[in-house]
Amino acid sequence: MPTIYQVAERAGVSLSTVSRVLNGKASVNKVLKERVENAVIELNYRPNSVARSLANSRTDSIGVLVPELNAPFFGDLMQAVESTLRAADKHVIITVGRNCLETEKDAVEFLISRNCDALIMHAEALSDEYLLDINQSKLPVALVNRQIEGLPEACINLDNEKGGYLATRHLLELGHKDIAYLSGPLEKRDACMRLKGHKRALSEAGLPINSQLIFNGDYTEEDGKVGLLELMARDVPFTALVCANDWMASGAISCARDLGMSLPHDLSIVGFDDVVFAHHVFPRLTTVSNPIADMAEMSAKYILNKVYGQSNKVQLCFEPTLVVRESAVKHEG
Amino acid sequence: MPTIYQVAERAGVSLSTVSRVLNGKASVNKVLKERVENAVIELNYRPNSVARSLANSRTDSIGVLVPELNAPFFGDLMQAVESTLRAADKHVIITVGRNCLETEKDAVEFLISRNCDALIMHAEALSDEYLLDINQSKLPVALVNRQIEGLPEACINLDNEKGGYLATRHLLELGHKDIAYLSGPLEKRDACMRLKGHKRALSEAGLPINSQLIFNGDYTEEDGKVGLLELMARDVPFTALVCANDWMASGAISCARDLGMSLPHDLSIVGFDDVVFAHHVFPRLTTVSNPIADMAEMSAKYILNKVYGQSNKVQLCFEPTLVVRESAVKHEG
DNA sequence: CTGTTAGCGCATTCAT
DNA sequence: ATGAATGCGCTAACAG
Repeated sequence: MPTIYQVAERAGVSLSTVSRVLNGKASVNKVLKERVENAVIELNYRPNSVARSLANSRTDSIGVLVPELNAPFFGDLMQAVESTLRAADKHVIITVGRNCLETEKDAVEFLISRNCDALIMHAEALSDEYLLDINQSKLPVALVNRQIEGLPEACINLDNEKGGYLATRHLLELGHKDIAYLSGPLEKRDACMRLKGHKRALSEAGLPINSQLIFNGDYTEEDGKVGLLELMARDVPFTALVCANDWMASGAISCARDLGMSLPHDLSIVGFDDVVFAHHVFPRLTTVSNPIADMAEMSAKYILNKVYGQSNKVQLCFEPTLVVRESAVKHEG
Repeated sequence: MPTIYQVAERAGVSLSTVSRVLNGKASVNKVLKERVENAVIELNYRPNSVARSLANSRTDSIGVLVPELNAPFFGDLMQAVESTLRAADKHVIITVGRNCLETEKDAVEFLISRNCDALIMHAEALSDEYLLDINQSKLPVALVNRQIEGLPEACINLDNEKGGYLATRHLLELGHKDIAYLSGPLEKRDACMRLKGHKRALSEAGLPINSQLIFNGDYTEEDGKVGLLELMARDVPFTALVCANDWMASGAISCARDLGMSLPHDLSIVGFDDVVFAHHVFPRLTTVSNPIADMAEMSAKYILNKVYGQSNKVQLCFEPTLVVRESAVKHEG
């Protein structure tokens, strides 16, 4: 591995000159510049990124925290972040939070100890306070799917309320009047807003909100099953079901089928997020798109602005749209 | 950010002593050791990993190359690698190859420029030669799902032949005699071996191998559809279909349904890999499990041995097993 | 525009 | 067992 010294020697200049042409900041005599460039090629010189980091206290690496690596939703997120950042020659250190406070904290400490220049997080368990602390400790933070008071410019969010509204309105337009709802955990803002949108759609249609038709689950496939069972046990009839995410919708669908129902005719179902497998389930899932890839890309651009002096336009709030497939049909009756 | 100097000063010792207690290699006087430890706590000292890397030319980071980030299969791989490595306090830099030679090369160069201590790759397009070069250039490499002559100890593989065999034998046991096969690209070893296993099962059962019943696809969902259509156009009847992976199976399933077939009765289908969505498709997919997470974990352990002096047991070849669900049923006739 | 010099924070000789 | 000195490879003042 040749060092910058060898390049300098071969080019007959000082190492500062080499550094200058390498970084292209200061201007350098054309002739010398060419000599340096040749030397670089001849020696196949590669700057040592570690030494560079030590000298300018920037690692060109961004820490990423996601709840899981093997979920389509977060896969889309990582994909977008990675490609955006790598295009800017930054790299991504990915850690997993497992939806657990301790693990998330651990992961963040880990990223900090790696001297990341910034953090992009989909944090589930960490407190607002903790996240604020990090940010104020000079380590810029971008938050996806999270809203924090003290950090307005760094929070990239979906308009979840609108998404919930769209899902339910679609069913209303199909003629359904008795619409059940499988909610996510209400301590999470997104789950809360989605439910709120659902209720607004109901209200606008002049329909009452029956708490017997709402089940509070945990965004899991399992809770999709449990929730559907529970709702049916309550004996309040419904012809359609909105699920707060596609996992719950998938659980509800297989549960319904196990119960001998014929989908979509016996029950119309709408999901939320439009994850990859949404079109693998049968009937193909009508759902609300979540532009997570766009949001993730935006979080990366925000960091590129904030830390590396780029000036991309940033957009903080994203709009969901309805994706109509086959799991929700007209109410016959 | 306190440095090792401040710790030394506060503890009233030299920085070498601090370094010693931090790294625990050399022995240190008990009293001094305690003073140092206190100073570390009081100052909340965190060693600077960049400086450490520069001094001992190890970054404690492992580069990972996968074709995509948003696919369940590679999600499982990354998940296993990340957790194994992080438990050893190493970190993972993930890059994407997109199944494209140029991108893969680019990604690897990137990882090299980041001074990774080792590379774990699921490389699709890179040549054996190139991979060997890297390994011999002192940068240890572990290869998942790939077999290279010159690198026998670093290749973690599935017994794909056995997997193909299991899939077809299952159908034979269900009474099928006319079994079609949707293959992956035969220039890839795994696709080749899976097909080989299929043929062996056929031969063992005394059945002929009819090339009209084999379609060469590209592992994509789209090719699952195209393949099924093509096979049916050939007008050689078959009652069962083995697909070289779950994506093709999924494509074939929706295609079959679009054709008005009733599954699984009109056609039994077996997949391969058992990716997450395998139980989301309908009928739930009978498939061959691919213990990719175990393999990935093993690749990480291999690296931990090779680079960081651990001594985990390593296993190079993994066995697939049949996962029976509902997409393949008894042949009636 | 160019070269000299001094760190960046730590590990590691080498003496003691 | 401990401390002083040196270097890892590079960037960034600082002079000239």
